[in-house]
Amino acid sequence: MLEEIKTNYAHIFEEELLEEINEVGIVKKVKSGDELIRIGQYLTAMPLLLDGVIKVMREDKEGFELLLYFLEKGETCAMTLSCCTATAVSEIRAVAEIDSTLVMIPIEKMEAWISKYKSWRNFVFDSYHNRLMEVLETIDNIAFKKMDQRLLKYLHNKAKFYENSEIKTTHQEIAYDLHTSRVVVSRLLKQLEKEKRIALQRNSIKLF
Amino acid sequence: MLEEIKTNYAHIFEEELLEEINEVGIVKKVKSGDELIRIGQYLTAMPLLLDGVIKVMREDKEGFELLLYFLEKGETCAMTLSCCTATAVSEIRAVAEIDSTLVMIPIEKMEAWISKYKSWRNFVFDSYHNRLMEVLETIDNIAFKKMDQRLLKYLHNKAKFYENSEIKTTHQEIAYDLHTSRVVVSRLLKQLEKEKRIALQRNSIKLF
DNA sequence: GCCCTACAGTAACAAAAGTTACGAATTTAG
DNA sequence: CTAAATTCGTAACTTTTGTTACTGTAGGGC
Repeated sequence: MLEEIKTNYAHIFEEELLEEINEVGIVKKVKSGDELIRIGQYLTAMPLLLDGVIKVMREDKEGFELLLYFLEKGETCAMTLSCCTATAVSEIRAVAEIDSTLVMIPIEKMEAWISKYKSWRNFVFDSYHNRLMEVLETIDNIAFKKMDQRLLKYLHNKAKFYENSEIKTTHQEIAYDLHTSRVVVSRLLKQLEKEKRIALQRNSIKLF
Repeated sequence: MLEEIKTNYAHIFEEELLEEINEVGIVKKVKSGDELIRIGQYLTAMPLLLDGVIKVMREDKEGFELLLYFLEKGETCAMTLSCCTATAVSEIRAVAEIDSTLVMIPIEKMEAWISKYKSWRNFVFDSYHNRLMEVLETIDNIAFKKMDQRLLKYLHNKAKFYENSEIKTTHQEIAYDLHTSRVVVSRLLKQLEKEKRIALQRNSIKLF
């Protein structure tokens, strides 16, 4: 069996289910920036994240983006789950934030396991719960907070994936994620720097 | 058996499940404005809406509100579901928009039925899906749209619950739901009236 | 070296939204 | 009927966010 399946899921799934995952799951390795799910796409498999980080976002017709949340190892995308069971098209876009490894589970299995394994059922419901909570937090951010607070929160959130809280990104990238303009991001970052909360370098932001 | 359970749920649940709902469910009648769920509350039962409309909203620490969506008859609150299964406290507030009737299902039953009835399982998953989609639409609105568009959409959404597309409400109420100020709502409504899209009267707005 | 591109800083301005203040109209309570 | 409260309109102003435009600078490829 794949070592990565065990280390990430052995504490929640029973041996038999782990075996099944190992059997039917198709391991997929993606590079940073690879697109995993497009909006409007029909989904036939559900991803379990073994390693890496996946960025999940919303897009409107004009192509504007908004970051919804990041998926980390041991998690799955409840949006995908939701679209699978309802045989609806995907409403989100998923892109690998860093190099990542996934196991793809065919829908039929996913549904069969819900009756068969209590641990799987719990996992599925927990995923729904966690994702709903994340989406609610996203709503809180855009509805109740101003751009400077959203920006700072975004940076702290993102810092977890980098060494030394040193985020490798560009102002334009941040602007896309928060759905604002590059100039606004630069302006607010400069302000945060003045307040000694961050340090700016080219292509990198250091958090204090 | 209660006639209302049958008319709303007979097409999706089998006879046996309907009987069980009738047996264990506690019917609850609420008046317009009654609070059904508070933020931070532990939930021990899940509501099936038989009649009426329930307003589901988010609140931040300072007491600011934001409308998430309306529940109509034949629907359930996936947020509550989610909090039930995860034994977490509620993250939302629910208030009766108009006089409504609900059946409260104890959590134990809700979980048992997931293994027992395929139709129930589908209902639960569909509810999750629908709620996720609604929340995504809410995100679209606040992230991608300006206040005037949000306002118009809100009015059209709300008009469904009223005769003649004549909405009985105050500007202040709208402001709470959209998390903005009364003055902004008045200003934009006046503008919409000039554009002949609505007509304003005291305590009421008529849509064209 | 040089050219090109991506990235960041900044100014000046525009638009959207939020705030304060006040008055008028209407409804409600006593 | 009168006083108080609610609702709405509007003006004047501030803050926040978005837009356009132009600069300099760093780094890669030749």
